[in-house]
Amino acid sequence: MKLFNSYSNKVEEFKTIEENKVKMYVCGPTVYDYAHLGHARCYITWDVLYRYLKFKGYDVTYCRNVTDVDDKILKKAEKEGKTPEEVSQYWYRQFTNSMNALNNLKPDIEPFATKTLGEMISIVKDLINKGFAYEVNGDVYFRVKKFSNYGMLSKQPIDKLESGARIEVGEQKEDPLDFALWKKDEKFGYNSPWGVGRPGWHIECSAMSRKYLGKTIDIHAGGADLIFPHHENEIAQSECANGCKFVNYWLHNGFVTINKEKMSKSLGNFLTIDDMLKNYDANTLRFFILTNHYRMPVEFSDEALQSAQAGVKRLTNVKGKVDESLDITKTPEYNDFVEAMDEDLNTSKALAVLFDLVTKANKGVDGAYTILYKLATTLGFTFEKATLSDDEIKEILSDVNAKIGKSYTSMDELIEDRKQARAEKNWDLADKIRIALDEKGIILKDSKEGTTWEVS
RNA sequence: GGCGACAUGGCCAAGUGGUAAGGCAGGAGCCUGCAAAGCUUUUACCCCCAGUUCGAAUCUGGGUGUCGCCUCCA
Repeated sequence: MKLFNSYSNKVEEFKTIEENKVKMYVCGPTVYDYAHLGHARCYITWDVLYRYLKFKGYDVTYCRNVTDVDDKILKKAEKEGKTPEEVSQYWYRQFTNSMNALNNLKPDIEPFATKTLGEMISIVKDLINKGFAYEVNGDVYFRVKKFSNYGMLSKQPIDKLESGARIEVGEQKEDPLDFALWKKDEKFGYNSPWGVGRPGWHIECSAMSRKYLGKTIDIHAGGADLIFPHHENEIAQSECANGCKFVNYWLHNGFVTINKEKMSKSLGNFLTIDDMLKNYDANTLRFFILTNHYRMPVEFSDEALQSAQAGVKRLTNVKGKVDESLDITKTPEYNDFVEAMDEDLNTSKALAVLFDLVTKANKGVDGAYTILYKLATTLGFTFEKATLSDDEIKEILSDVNAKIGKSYTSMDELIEDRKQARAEKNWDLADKIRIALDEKGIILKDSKEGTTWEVS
């Protein structure tokens, strides 16, 4: 399989460090607010990679951190009169709910930054001992110029960076390019060899990645906006502290745009996942995202989502049963699917394979449904139909009864009565029943075998 | 200013040298009492200019346009 490595800017053959094992790290959220469509894209993309690697038979360890120490969390806590823990725990739960609602698999490891402080302090100590970092009045900074590979990931010439670098008020850097590993903070800080303070953002990922996956890992992924400075700084810290390569494959997803602008918190032009899920289901959001290649920008629009919704309907409306005895790996569709996904996750092409199977399954081709089901679920789609509780059905029936002057007590009774009406060519009643149900979100389908109903 | 990416039919989108996958929307037909679903069928020479080549959407150069990173950001 091939993956585009941002470090080399090339599509490369994917080779694992350990035979058949993949250690992958994805930069997780800072938990202080709603997750939006941009986060959805990122985490769906890497969820698909995780699922696909497992589908290929790899033993994958997927680690996605939770940043629970951050200026924004502290600000929110002060504003709301809560502790930082209360704020981060609340938003972590919201985030988890959103991920579950999107049908993203839970990572194998979800470390919290505040629970990994020991590892961070240990790395900072090493960096100071090796001369890559220095302490000034409780702050610790990384000496960027000591790391000759700085800028290799982001392709930023170091002299150009220097002209743009700024020093914030209160910073005491030797060089404008240097970045903070530890910041003095007597109010919300933690004990350290340099006094009470907080870790810098970048050191968190270096520490969690090393603690849970090791010094060198296979994959490190995240949004393209993290390339600089976050991932650049992670490389600097980890490689200088560990004396070995940090990451073999750097993978980055493109943005969700709205009105051709990047969707982001700071621009305020975001749609939250929760709000999106009120109008569209998880399959639709996933389909919307997977129709584009993961590195390309995706423009949000209601039109695009409605198009995706129609596509999902066709994809999941197929009738069939999964035949567990079928070995799908011997089928041409499986090969086409794998070929597409192996080519840097060409999900658009993979979806075309799925639609080919949809047509075949609808025509009753043997095994097509089974292959479709297995490949589609590998991309994280679900085929479960929405169901109604007995109470919901009763409510709908009472509305329908009121509208057409009947007294049905069950769907079976309704369908039986309508069958009778159709036999008598009482099309008026038959149509009234169907229209009344349609208004309640239930679709009746007539066929030679009889009439069935489902939630639209 | 530095670095990087993108430009394909009405919309979305694959495709990196041999005469354009797929989805949505639209048209026609079949099926149906009518529908829904489904099936069949139908619509492109790929931003512009120049070049390389027997041959380019696909390579090279130039242009135009759009976006991203260079500050927190998925």
